[in-house]
Amino acid sequence: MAHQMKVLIAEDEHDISEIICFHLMQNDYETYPAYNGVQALELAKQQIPDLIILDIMMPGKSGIEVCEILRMDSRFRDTRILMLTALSDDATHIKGLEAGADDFISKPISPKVLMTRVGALLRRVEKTESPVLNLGNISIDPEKFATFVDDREITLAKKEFELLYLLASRPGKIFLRNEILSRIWGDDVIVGDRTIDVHIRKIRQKLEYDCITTVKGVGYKFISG
Amino acid sequence: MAHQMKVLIAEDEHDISEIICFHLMQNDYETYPAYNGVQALELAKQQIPDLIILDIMMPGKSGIEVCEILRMDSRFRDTRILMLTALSDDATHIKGLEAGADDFISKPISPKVLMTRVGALLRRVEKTESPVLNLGNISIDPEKFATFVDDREITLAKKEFELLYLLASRPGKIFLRNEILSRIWGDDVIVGDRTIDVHIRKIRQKLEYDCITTVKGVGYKFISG
DNA sequence: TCATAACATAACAATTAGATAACCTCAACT
DNA sequence: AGTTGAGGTTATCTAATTGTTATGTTATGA
Repeated sequence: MAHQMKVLIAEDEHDISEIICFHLMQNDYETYPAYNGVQALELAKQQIPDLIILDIMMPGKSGIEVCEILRMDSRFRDTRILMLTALSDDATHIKGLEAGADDFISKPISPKVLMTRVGALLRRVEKTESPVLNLGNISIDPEKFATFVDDREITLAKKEFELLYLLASRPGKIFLRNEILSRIWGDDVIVGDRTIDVHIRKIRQKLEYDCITTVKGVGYKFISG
Repeated sequence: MAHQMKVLIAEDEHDISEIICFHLMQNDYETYPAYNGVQALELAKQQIPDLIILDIMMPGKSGIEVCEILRMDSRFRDTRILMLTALSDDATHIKGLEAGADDFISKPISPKVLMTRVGALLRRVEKTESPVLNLGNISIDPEKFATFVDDREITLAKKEFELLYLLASRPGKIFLRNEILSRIWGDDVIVGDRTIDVHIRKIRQKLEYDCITTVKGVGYKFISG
């Protein structure tokens, strides 16, 4: 449940800032309030937040300026910027987006809207990405150690499962034989080449669905749909 | 020439779809139009686009439904979804965001706004530099070990692939026969000259597209449309 | 027209993966 | 401890694919 995501709020009106912080904290975000542009930049460099909520109208440096400065700095490459605007006209939006903002909210702010948009922006960054693979009619759940083909559950053995999961984690990518060996068997263990074939065969047999392609002399790859 | 990003447009009104496509194409995006939800899903699975522009109101499956289905499928982990709405009320936005959309645009659409938002969404995706060769209508992806001619996938054998990749890596450059031999077969292996010809022939045959020029008495070179 | 180089085809050789069964290891159960 | 069984590895044989060579044909240029 814990995101442990850092959100910097750059907003000069204390009331609004507090409301935003309150709702964010309720949803398990870490909040860092700043009350003008310069302070926001300092705090940002110190914390490297995942998201910055940036009011456009601030004394001193405007939100647009702050945004441009942040975007120049590669430390904030993965930091999302959500701008707060009084007006919701196109011109303002375009200026903001060109400065590097990712999204906008117009005042007055609805907490519900705020939280959904924050959620949408940070979904991409979410560290705890679900490892369940869902690829067309085949899905693989490493937590349950289960594989489904068209909702039919298939029980794979350990090595078989690891192998399938590896291939399916990057559909289309070709895995060389020694790549497979080192990732599943490790570099110190020595097993013959035929071992891989046999496991591949068993997977194909059990799945009864052709999703692994052989590239002779090179390796194997997973193909979907 | 820069992006090579795929954008799927799911919009039932042909006029609007065409306008969107037009502007996207002007900005060097590849466009794939679909005119209802089901078609959109099919096309998406086939192309794995970088961005999907999704009209909420569509006959058959609504944009929300399509969005939810897409978000279940890990092949679209990195695909952005931009929703088109007639209304811009909070309730619709929240529903959309919860379904997994990344952003919204309300109709009527301003081209300028559309393009800035598309740009903002895809800024994050900017393809990490990979050794994929992209030469007009032919593209070669060593990671997938696949070759595409006009989006048609061609399966080449190992040596054929290596040879094509070598030539295509420096379009226009003439590779001498012994240069080819030493780079693909190595200096210690001895193979006859005819071997190269045969491989060249097989490549030409499979690609069904003339991109390798013979320079009599010298060698071969790759030429791109 | 002749000489040379490259193309086409087929035949051959080498490589590589598929199939199957036997074997080994380890753990659970009697 | 002995038995059993599942998972995993290896050996061996076979089938298929890929790579190479041989040979004849065609194009090109002096």
